[in-house]
Amino acid sequence: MVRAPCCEKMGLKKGPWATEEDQILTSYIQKHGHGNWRALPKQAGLLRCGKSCRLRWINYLRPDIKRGNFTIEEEETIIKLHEMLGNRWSAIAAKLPGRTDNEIKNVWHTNLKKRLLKSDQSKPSSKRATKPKIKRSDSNSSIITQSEPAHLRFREMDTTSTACNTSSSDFSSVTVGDSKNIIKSEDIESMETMPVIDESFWSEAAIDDETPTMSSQSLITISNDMPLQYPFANYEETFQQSHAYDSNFDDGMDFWYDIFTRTNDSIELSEF
DNA sequence: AAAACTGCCAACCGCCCTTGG
DNA sequence: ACCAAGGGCGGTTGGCAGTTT
Repeated sequence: MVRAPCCEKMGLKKGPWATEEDQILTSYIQKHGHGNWRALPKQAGLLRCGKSCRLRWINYLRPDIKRGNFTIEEEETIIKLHEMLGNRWSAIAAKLPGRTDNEIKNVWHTNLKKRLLKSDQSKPSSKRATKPKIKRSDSNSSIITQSEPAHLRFREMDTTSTACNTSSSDFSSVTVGDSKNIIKSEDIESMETMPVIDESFWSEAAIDDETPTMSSQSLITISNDMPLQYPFANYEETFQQSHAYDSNFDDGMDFWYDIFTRTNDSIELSEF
């Protein structure tokens, strides 16, 4: 099916929004809600396509939009989440209240990416994957392993930062220890939701020149009542952390890696 | 002072996914 | 099961503002 371009209809305005248009859109949505975006501009009396209205509302007019520069904590969260999620801007935005995917994407491309590149160049020995990957093996494997030294990237982070805003109430947590190569499954509702990575992954990952190999395998347990903590203070001291993933990883679980947390001697990964 | 360059960001585009008939 | 419509997402771009030459 080939969809006609959204603004194909003649007479629809494009480009920057005027103040009056903003006012019309805002007051209409406040009164009636957005309902059907395609129908909205007509009902509101705007010469815009619904898609444009939706974007304008979501990225700019929404009352809960946070204005102003990103804080250090927000930037660190973006960097960390991007390392885990890749270019899933909406998923990253979901963890930063008041920030939009578009804004985060812009900040990444114009600021954070360069910063990371700089930081990497200053560490000639560090090799970082250009695109984070997570691979899941066949469902029979029970070993979950982690590699890729995230600490390489966060060595310079301010580890005194306070907690992030993310609510942990509906997360389940994954604890990553570092010894026995066993999954404790008693707390896992369904093992089908667990990402499982087998040994072959590491050899595959090693094919990618830029993907560091694994130095140790990890014990992963899951529980539902662990607190979400942030940031990830000094965890590189004890744990060679990695996460390589690809889009297939989302299947059936929509991603359980959220934020890494260090608690005493373990690392937690939290689901969202 | 002005032209050239660079960076930033709002907005657009096109594809994919979901939903409902 | 199929199709169409709507919504959502990520990539890209155009234009403006700031900086450099």
